[in-house]
Amino acid sequence: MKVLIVEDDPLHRSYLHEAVRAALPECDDVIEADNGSSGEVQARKARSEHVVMDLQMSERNGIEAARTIWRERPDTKILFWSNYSDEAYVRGVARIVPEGATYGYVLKSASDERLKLALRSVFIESQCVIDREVRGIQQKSLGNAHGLSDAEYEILVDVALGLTDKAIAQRKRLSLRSVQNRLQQLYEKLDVYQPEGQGSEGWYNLRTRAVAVALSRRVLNTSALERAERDLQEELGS
Amino acid sequence: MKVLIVEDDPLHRSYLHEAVRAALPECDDVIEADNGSSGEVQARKARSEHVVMDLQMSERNGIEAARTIWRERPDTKILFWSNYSDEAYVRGVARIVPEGATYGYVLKSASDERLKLALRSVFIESQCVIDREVRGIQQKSLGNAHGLSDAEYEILVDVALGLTDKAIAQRKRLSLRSVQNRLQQLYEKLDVYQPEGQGSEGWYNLRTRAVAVALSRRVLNTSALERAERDLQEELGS
DNA sequence: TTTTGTCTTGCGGGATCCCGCAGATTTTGC
DNA sequence: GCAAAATCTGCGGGATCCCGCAAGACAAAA
Repeated sequence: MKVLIVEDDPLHRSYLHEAVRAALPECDDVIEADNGSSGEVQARKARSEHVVMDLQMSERNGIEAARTIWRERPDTKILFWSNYSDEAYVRGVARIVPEGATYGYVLKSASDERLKLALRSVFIESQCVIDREVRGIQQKSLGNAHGLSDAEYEILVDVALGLTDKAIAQRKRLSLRSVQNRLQQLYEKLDVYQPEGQGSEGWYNLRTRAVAVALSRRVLNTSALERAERDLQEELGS
Repeated sequence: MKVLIVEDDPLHRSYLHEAVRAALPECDDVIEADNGSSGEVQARKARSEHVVMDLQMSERNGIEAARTIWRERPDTKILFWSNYSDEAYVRGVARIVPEGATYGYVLKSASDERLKLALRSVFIESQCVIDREVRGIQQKSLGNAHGLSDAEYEILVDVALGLTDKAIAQRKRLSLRSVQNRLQQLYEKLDVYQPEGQGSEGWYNLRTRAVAVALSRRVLNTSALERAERDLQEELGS
């Protein structure tokens, strides 16, 4: 059994290496990669079916790497090991998991024990393991109340990229008014309407404020934006 | 001689501990804190004049912690040890360094040797040590061409917070038109005007696009925004 | 003093954004 | 199969944004 570790921080990488050795005695080969792209290459070359992957790496992040790995071998088992539980990451992962694939999502703040348990559960038992906290984010984001629907999220991303209503309409094949409708829903859910009545009327530019709020709530993060930006440029180029 | 380490990642913290021990034999006491606020408390209690500080910690980040530490004892020597060289961080640090204080800024990607050298230079020799790469950012940001002036940067932050032109004018005690002038400079420097002539006219909402570009160029980052947001709310509350 | 340059402010107008209203279309639930 | 709910769309208008033009303020250079 082979395990591939994709993690750009040397300290974390060697810690992971140690954890894998300890938790999986049946593992006879541990390979390391220090960024997303070399991770993809290693996975292809070594035909590894077991990957531990950091999100947030410079160059090519974990989500993109995981996507191409899964595209080539949908039965690969991937354990994501991340510092953060940003809604943007959770959404990003959920978006790329293939039908029936097994994966895990563990925070770096978890104990040794939890990490080792997750390694065994995912790689040996083929069981999905999602950290409690991450689970919470998932629930909330999909759950009714203040959670954004996929449609709203997509609009949010386009707005955050700096597109006009007209451009978004064209891109999403909607009428101008529909885009503006969705924007209004977005404003409501992100709660960007000021308290009203106080002297603070007209203080916020709703469009930009929505982006600011989304960022501070971690609904969006920089890496999600960068991914979207690349998609956009690609689309414009063609 | 006492050294205080402020770093939220346990692995990095123990690595730092080791490095301090090795580089500074004259140091007889190493204290640790795992986030900004407890770092401030520890610094106050232990009267430590030597601090190694991570930027980007949850709760209270390194810049805020350093600011209060320096406010209480401006002669404290602080070595910043960070993963990133975002312009936002560099600006943030530059903004809070007291007159004549000695400090350093080393990237986590630097070698053992470089870290130890920096520790000795800053703590023993009272010499400022700025990582080559960070230096580059400093030059560029202050330097003529595409670098933003302080005035432009402030406007950028206000826009990114989602404020209206009118609100910014009031906050900065400027006329509406002046704010818009600065915005135009900003748009030019951030290069948000589309290529023109192609079918891509009017694709970008300049205001939001400027924020997107600033984020992707790391002129802004989430932690800088959060700090600004807190300042804003405070100001609104009063 | 004059000149030059940078910064500020006012005016005006075209484009865009925000959104209420109302009819058309689709989806959902029973 | 039909009614209720949700979504999409066009129209219109007020507010804001983006910006060219030009006059005054102030500082540094000539």
